[in-house]
Amino acid sequence: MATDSWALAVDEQEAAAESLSNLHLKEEKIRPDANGAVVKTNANEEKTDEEEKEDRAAQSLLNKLIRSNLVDNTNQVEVLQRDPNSPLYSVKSFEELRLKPQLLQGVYAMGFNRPSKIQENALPLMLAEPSQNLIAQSQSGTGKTAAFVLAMLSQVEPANRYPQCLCLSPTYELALQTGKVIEQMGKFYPELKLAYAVRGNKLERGQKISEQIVIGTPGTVLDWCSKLKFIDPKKIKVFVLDEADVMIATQGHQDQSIRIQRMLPRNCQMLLFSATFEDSVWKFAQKVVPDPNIIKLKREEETLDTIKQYYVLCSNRDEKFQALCNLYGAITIAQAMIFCHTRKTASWLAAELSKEGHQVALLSGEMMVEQRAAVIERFRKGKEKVLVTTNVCARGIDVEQVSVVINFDLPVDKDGNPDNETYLHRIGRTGRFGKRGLAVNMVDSKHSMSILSRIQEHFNKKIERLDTDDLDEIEKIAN
DNA sequence: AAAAAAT
Repeated sequence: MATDSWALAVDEQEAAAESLSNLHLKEEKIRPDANGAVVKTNANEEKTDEEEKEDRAAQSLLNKLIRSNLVDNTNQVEVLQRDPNSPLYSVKSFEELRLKPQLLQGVYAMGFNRPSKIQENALPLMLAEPSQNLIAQSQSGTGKTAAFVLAMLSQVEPANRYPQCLCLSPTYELALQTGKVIEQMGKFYPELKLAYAVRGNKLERGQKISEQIVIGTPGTVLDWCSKLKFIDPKKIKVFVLDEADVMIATQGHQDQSIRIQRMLPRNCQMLLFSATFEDSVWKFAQKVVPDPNIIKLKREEETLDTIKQYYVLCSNRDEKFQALCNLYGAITIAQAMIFCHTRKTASWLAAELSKEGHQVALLSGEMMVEQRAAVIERFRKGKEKVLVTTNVCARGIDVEQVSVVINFDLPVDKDGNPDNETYLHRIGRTGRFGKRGLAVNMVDSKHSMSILSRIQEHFNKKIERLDTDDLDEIEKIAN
């Protein structure tokens, strides 16, 4: 599909998407050989250096976005079927799914050879006829995004020029990231288009959306479905909630998500995906999703094993800042994310670090969407090594080179209690794909020390003290 | 407290 036919939020994405789509301007034939390995052949073998360079650039951007081809047989999968009498069904290859050829082509073009563990189990359930609902929990980096994107693409009828699949993301940045995966995997459908229902993407009044798939954030999607009537919700066949626990938690986007859900037809397929589901949210999920199939992939301990966790003891915010400055040299060996509790602290911290001569980027919800898109793009490309941010980037954002996460403020909920889910999501920005990661928690009071202890108890994992005056130790950790 | 909104 042509890049310019997509409804994109801002020019920044257009440029990025264009560099991705250049990858496949040439006709490509993809087929598995006798051993199941994928063989790619270009119809036109001749490529200029310039094209090769573009290919490599696009591929590396892609690799940063998508790494779900992880096959890890140590994972324990728990499957609970809606109909316990139907046979338990899982696939070991994408061929077994009988996907449309254009879709299979898209899957292989992304470099996926075999389904990941979650995909093996979730795909047959999601593709079964008549359609069934699914609640799936599995760790970041295990292929959730590709799984539900595949489910949407296999149900869509490109000939019908109206939205049929709807996907909700909790933040603007995540919607863009997931959108790129949809574009990539669906690129061999010539007629297929994707619309971004995100802040700042304004359309003319009174028109209807012709794009077959819509990805967006809850506020805009709700407007498009109800007040503005850009989308006819009654025609939606597949409804996906990414990071589903925040989307339906009282403290998250519950109101809007549920209002959208109520507009959908009774037989609409509902797919809920997240890495974490806190108990009460899990119960609520099963209440709002009729007759759900359930898949859980246990991997929590493993993730925490690949991430070294430390804390730095300080007595106030300025000491935290000093400690952070001591760490700066070590954390910039690769890329780092620094999380603050409020937008105000984040912008203060970014400014202070800049004054000290450290280059940092700032990303928070108070910035304009164009600016946010530009910053996340620079961070993805590695042009920015350190990102100071809020919980807006706690979930889903996938940048491969991030090896350090710093909690300048520990994650707490509105009552000031430890927010274990957010903690796991934040430190999960590093140590992805089985890589080693480092998490440093800044403690500045008795109160925050007690929050850290409770987080430590919850995960039953020792968080060791780190002395930032001891540079040898810092060097040791960073390497 | 953050995020999400064409209010």
